[in-house]
Amino acid sequence: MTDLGLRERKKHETRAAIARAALDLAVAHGPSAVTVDDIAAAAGVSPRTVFNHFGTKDEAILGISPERRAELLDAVRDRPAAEPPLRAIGAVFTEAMTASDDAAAFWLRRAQLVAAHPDLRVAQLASQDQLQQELVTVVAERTGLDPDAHPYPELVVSAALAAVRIALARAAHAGPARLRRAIEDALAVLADGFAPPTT
Amino acid sequence: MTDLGLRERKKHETRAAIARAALDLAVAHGPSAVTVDDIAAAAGVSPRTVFNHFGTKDEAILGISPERRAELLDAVRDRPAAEPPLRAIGAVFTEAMTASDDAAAFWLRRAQLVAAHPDLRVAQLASQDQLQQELVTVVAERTGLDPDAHPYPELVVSAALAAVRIALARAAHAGPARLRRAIEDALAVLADGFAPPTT
DNA sequence: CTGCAACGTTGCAGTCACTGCAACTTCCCG
DNA sequence: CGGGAAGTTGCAGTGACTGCAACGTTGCAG
Repeated sequence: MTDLGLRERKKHETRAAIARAALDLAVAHGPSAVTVDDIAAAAGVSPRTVFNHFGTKDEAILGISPERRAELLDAVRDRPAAEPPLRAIGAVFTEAMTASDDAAAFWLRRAQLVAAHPDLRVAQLASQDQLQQELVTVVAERTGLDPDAHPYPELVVSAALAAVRIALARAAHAGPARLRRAIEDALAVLADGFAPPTT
Repeated sequence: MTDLGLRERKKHETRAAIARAALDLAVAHGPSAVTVDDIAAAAGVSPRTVFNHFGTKDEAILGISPERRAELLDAVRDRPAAEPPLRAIGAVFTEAMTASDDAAAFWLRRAQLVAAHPDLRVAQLASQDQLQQELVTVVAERTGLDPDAHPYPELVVSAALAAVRIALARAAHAGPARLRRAIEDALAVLADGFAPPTT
């Protein structure tokens, strides 16, 4: 895409190599059994370099790349202005996670890893929170609301991402085929004002 | 209350002393400037003992005591069975946080600390998550829904606690007088199905 | 009252995540 | 081609957290 020189490209490659090594090793041996030195060695890089790209070992395992995050943000920005925020965010994530088998696998693999290793739950929330704070500014733009003065932007983003996370956790058990349906079901609960479902 | 012997009482006192020291020191010097040894010394206890009561330094600073958590859980359980979960949780937290000046101060002090030190944001989410998982089982009981099969329980708890957290953050700026109103406003957004507010 | 078992506290040694700093190398740009 | 910017690396250090083996108290049963 936008190739900004050899330097940038190598940096991205390094980051990607670390992230891939971290996730693979965590899946293989469990996150707590993997050291930063292991990750660095598997990525062919110095341990110090891992922390030049990630603030935390867990972030190296679960973190979402800035590119992927920027794509999601732009996609939300590009939704029709008349569309309410919940619907806009829901559409973007439903689309992004079911666009291809690779995309679905990317998200489901992380969800399965977190489900298998509850120690990662906090790291998952941290990762979600990072995306959340960025999305809040987008929703603030779209709605013209000041996030410090009105709870709406942070609240709608927080709930929408929680819905996606919970749907992913369910699909991690039930299989990829259920992913789209799981996300839509969860978002429907939000749109209904949390009316208790009548089974 | 339920005095289960001298041993239990001393254990609770130890835990309380550590928590108080941790919070006080964090407020005074900033969380990152406080070591576990500092906390232990201020609490008159061995550093090792801190980790017998708390899994993490941040948990010692922000953690909610099991008693307080149990009270909240029981309060939700005791709400009328016909009341929908969102309303039940909302009522309990609104009540608990505005019941007394002490209660409001307890929650607002933590919110202010987190606002002043973003490093604590993740720890706050971790603390919330712990309460969340316990509340999910309560909502599961109330609704008769299996949390693994249906997203509703986890979703409604997640959204409700997010509303409370966001309202606390706003009240941390605006002052304790706004607390009740802030919580009610945030919960109203949820009940309205995230209809975009028309200013 | 007395021993015995359960439990909380402590010290110790060790591992490992994470940081600041100072080279060193490589790429970019004038 | 020269100089500055940026990424990588090694090193030394701090501090969170853990397992383990005493140790002293408390609770309980005989």
